[in-house]
Amino acid sequence: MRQDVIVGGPFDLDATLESGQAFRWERHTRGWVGVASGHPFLLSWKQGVLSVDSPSCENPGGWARRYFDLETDYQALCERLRCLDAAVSTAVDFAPGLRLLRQEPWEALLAFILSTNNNIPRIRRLVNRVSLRWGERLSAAEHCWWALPSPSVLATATEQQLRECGVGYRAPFLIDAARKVSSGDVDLVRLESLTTAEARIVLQRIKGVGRKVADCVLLFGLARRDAFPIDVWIKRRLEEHYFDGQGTRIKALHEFAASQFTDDAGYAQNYLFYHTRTASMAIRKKPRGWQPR
DNA sequence: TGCCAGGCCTTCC
DNA sequence: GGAAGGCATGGC
Repeated sequence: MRQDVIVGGPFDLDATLESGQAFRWERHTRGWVGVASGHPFLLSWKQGVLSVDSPSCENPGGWARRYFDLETDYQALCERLRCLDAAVSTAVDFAPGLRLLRQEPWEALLAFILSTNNNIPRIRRLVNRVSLRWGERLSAAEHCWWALPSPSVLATATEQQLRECGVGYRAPFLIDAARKVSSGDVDLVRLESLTTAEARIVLQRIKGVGRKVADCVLLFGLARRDAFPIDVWIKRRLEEHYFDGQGTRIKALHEFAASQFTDDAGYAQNYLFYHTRTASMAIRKKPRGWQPR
């Protein structure tokens, strides 16, 4: 089924899907293809209309409104963020249509366990390999897609099998997450009813889930917009703009973010991360001999 | 060839 | 409590 969704406010499909929030989207001649919430999708964007096509999702428009955070007034959000300070204002102006995705909690948990000490292209490959080996095959006209494996299925994987997929030392972390989630020891549905701080503590009981991974799950999988994941890029950006150089403790950075960005912290983080990383990569890709004017 | 990547865990002090 | 070192792997 295909549905068109009229999007109000800034919307940047490319930036959103390549921003490192989700790892199962690929560019396609007609837009983007990928798997989310157990369904394959073809997405295209033209003149304020998001076209959402899926062979299995019964309400692709409704799915898109939730997934792409379309109920949030990004015009007002961007204006609020621009008033905060120069760094956030610059990041917002760089890609105002960058959306904060709302993924399934399990997808965010699995992907961000794989993200530790890793890079985005490789995270994407690893999520796909794990899906290919343990996920359910989905029917789609032009592509073969595999859903993310359920926690109960992934719980049957051995450490050796996961290592064969290239996940390295993260193999036992994935198994622990799958076992705890499938047994109900960590109830991802119940996390919805907890405060952000309480949910963070529960998530950090999973091996391989520290403060940063937990915050990513909270922000991208549970829509906790007060969560503020601090990775190497964000740490660098905060230190260079708000603090006096390197060596600032993570705890101090979290306290600063909470007081500076309050309930919009997650949005601010998303803009800051995308701007900092994209700008840095662009500089890296300059040809040899390139000099700034 | 060495550094780095959306960090975390263990050990040691 | 905080610092240091190790960890799998592959792109650049």
